[in-house]
Amino acid sequence: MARQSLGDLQHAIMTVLWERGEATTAAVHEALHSERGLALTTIATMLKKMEDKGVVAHRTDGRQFVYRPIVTEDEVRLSMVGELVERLFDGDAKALVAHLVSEHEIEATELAALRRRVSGGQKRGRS
Amino acid sequence: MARQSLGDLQHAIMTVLWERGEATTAAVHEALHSERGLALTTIATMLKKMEDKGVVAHRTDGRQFVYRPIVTEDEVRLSMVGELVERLFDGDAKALVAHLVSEHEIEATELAALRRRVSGGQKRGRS
DNA sequence: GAGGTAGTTCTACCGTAGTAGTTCAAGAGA
DNA sequence: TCTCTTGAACTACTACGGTAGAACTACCTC
Repeated sequence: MARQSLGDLQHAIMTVLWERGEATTAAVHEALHSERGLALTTIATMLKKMEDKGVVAHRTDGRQFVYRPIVTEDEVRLSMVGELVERLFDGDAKALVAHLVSEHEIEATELAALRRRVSGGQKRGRS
Repeated sequence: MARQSLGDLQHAIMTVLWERGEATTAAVHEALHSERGLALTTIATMLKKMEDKGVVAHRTDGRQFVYRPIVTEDEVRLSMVGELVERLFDGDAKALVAHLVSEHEIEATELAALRRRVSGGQKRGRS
């Protein structure tokens, strides 16, 4: 359960799977082709590595492999953000937010809006 | 100037250098020995790799190398947090904060306190 | 000057992400 | 049946973080 941390390509692949629920190797390749232009074998190899790692699984449909995500986007975020906070901010999430504000990655006024939105109820779904 | 991203050990080493301003290989080794128990050569090798990469520099003091940080903690944070936000939250820092709150890494009430603190003035020093 | 010692450099290895060519297998079609 | 096409598996390579032994170098001391 440990390593939910993903590299850049791995995350891009997961995003495709999260969006679609499941996808064949070819579909993932096609989805990423415009922005990355990688070979199909690269995607296939990566998917296999990711399956070994336990973040995706596949079923066969004829000769094609249909991959589906095993870990959720929230789990990955939780794990990766947690790692970052631990490493860079000594486990203090507030320090991360302070950083975001002081580096103008986020406006102080937006914090208030966010607080209002959050305390308003539901856990925001992905767009 | 690109790669300010650091691995775990690299960050631990930088932390020592940031705290002390500069330090010899042996001093860094000693500082990290209790929590990591790595060989001196490991630290030395890592420092050399980090110098090749441009994040530290050294001067000699007798036969010893005295290393000092080239990049600041803020630069590293900015770069690494930026990468994470880009990758996991599509560049939307607010989404990261929303994540922190919804995963209870931070309390909604703390956001308000943070907002007050930030708009109150200075950019918080490191502890 | 020879030997010990401290400190750096060299070399090498493992693991993982990323990348892709080559090979293999199985179904489709002639 | 034989060949072609297609998709997965195998293999291999680069890069980098992490790890450390071995080799080299320059002092220091007897």
